[in-house]
Amino acid sequence: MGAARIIFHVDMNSFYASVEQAYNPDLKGKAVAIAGNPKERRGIIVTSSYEARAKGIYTTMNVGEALRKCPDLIVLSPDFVKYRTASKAMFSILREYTDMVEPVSIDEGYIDITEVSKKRHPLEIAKEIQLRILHELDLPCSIGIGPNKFLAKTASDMKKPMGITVLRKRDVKEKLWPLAVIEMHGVGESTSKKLASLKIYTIGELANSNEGLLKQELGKNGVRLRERANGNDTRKVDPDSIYDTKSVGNSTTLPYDETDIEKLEETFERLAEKVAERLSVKKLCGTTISIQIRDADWHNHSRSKTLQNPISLKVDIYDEAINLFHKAWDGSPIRLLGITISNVQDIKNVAVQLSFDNFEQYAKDEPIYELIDEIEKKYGKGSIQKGIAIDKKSTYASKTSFSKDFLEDLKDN
DNA sequence: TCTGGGGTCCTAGGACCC
DNA sequence: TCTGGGGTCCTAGGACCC
Repeated sequence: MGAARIIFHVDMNSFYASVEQAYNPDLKGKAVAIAGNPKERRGIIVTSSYEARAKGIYTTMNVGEALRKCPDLIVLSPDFVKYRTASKAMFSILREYTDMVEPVSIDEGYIDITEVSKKRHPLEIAKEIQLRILHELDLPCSIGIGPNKFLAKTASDMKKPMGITVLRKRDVKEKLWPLAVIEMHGVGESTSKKLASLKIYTIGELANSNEGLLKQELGKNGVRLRERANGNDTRKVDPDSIYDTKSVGNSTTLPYDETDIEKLEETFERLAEKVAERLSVKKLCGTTISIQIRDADWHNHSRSKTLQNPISLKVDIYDEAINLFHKAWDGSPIRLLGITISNVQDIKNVAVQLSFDNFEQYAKDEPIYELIDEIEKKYGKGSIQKGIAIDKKSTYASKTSFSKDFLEDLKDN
């Protein structure tokens, strides 16, 4: 048994809308909503202010419908530069208290204040954090306090906006068990239906259910949910989890269900560009590429391929995506397309890869060592390893793997 | 209420190796 | 001809969250 912990879950209240209201005080007290594509047919509400919620506006609501319901609703496009700025400011306030801060998303995070709370009472710290975020950033938040992530997270949800809620393990029976299972984090529509078929309707019934049966019907997720329902959660607060990206993707819903191959190829080009750009910002590359296709009936399909060497450039991403697409597509109308690169790794730890086309094009015009200099200039010394070159005089290879002889020829010319 | 875009984690079957 | 089991990787799909 590890020592008892004290975890905070800090959850910003209707974050995007609150940031907009903080930037522009004219918006305060008004019904404000942020919509993905406010002018497009398929725009939906992403967040709305509490004033808007009071008038029946909710997340995922169609913009047109929202405006019919609430004609004076102020609909804004998202401004992620603003939101990221506010988010960074919020997390740096949290980090003044401890390094044990784990951002979960742009507007929420966990803090392990076990150490800090040896000197000050947790409730006092929570109040101070909440007021500082309010006064310094003009943003409301709720804070949940518990002995683990699950209880802290659950607690932060219990009072919004501007709540501070403590949920101890001994409170679980009284405060959690009477609730429907769907209220639990980690239980969605599908799981709650499965549980209902097992005659499990409340969190208390889940907590006291047969573990073997749960494992059989829901796999390890069932066992885990049962633990959580009993107030148990051993996950640690991990400040480094933000550096541990697993995948980078981009997807888009098309304005109309599309069958025109040219339009689809254009879309893939934009997606590939976006993914390449984001990989480059994060200095990542990856060996698995997948594409997502959603058809007119809302059925999702995916195709993926794991490559010999990681890719990160737009051309490579585009080529692989198009290949997968042509293998998968039967010509029926498409509503959404996406590209995701997974199995990612730091680009610095990996040899720079060039596609055959690139390589050939470079090699035609320039001596190979100039190419290597260029690569090193772009990606840093040591970025070239056995994938491309061991040193300037020896072996070259690439995604399409060149024979040694061929490369010797290149050098001689 | 016909529904965006970013992710993570899990599962099940098949291939392949020892 | 029928007989193993374990482990890992890959692919496609599903569930969930914000």
